[in-house]
Amino acid sequence: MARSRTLKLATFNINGIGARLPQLLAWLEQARPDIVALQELKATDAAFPAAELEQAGYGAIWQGQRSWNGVALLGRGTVPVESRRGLPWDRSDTQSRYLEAAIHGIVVGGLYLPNGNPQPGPKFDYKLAWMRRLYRHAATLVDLPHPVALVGDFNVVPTDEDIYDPTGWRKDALLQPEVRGEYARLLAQGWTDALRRVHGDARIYTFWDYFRQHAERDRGLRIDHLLLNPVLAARLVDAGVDRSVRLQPKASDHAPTWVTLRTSGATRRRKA
DNA sequence: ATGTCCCGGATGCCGGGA
Repeated sequence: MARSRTLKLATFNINGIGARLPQLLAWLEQARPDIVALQELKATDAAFPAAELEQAGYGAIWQGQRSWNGVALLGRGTVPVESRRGLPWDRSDTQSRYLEAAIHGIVVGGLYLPNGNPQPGPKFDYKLAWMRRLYRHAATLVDLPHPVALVGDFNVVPTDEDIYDPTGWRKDALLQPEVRGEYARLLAQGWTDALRRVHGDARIYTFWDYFRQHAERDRGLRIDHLLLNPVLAARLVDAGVDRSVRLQPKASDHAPTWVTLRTSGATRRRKA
């Protein structure tokens, strides 16, 4: 029996799963990802469309919240095996922003990092505190002998090469040096930023705001990231952004962002 | 400051968040 050579792992900030379920289902059918992390569900647990996703062939776990935030993990033909709900070290944090599970043999941490605007202010402080908690938790994952991915909307523009024009965004929380420093510190644990690894210095964006036809003009930001631990990075084949999804009617302001990974145990492809 | 879109309250728009 033929087996697929690769797994596709995607992250997608859906910006309201209630308003965009048809678009989500259409993308799942077309792109056929094996693993999906969703952010900004903007739906309560009860409103999560588990039945529709199951009908589409996906098992799911989710952590909803009224109006804001909310994350989910999907597995094609399987139900994710949950390993963590929320980051450790702050029981007072009730925002639904982190969900972790084993899916198709990969430990996937799906995250929706706080936006942090306006800065300075309490929201920015919360963002930095959240990043430091993520750093501590990621340190327990990076060197595991298992494949691990941290994926989601990081709300971090890592460098000025990751935005169409940084000048108008200089005071934005997504570009602040402290935030970039925390992201760099995280990568330095040993994580591979998959989009950058595959595309080098090429301009590549994952988010285009709703203003001034920025999507059509490709004036975007790269803020959705897929970080792979060394075990998983060794299996990286390709990475990309499904930008056409962003150009459709009633689109989310983010596009699905994905990697393909050699199946565990698969032999390295050789040139004919 | 602006631009646009989603969500929820108790709307026939507004505030909050992004």
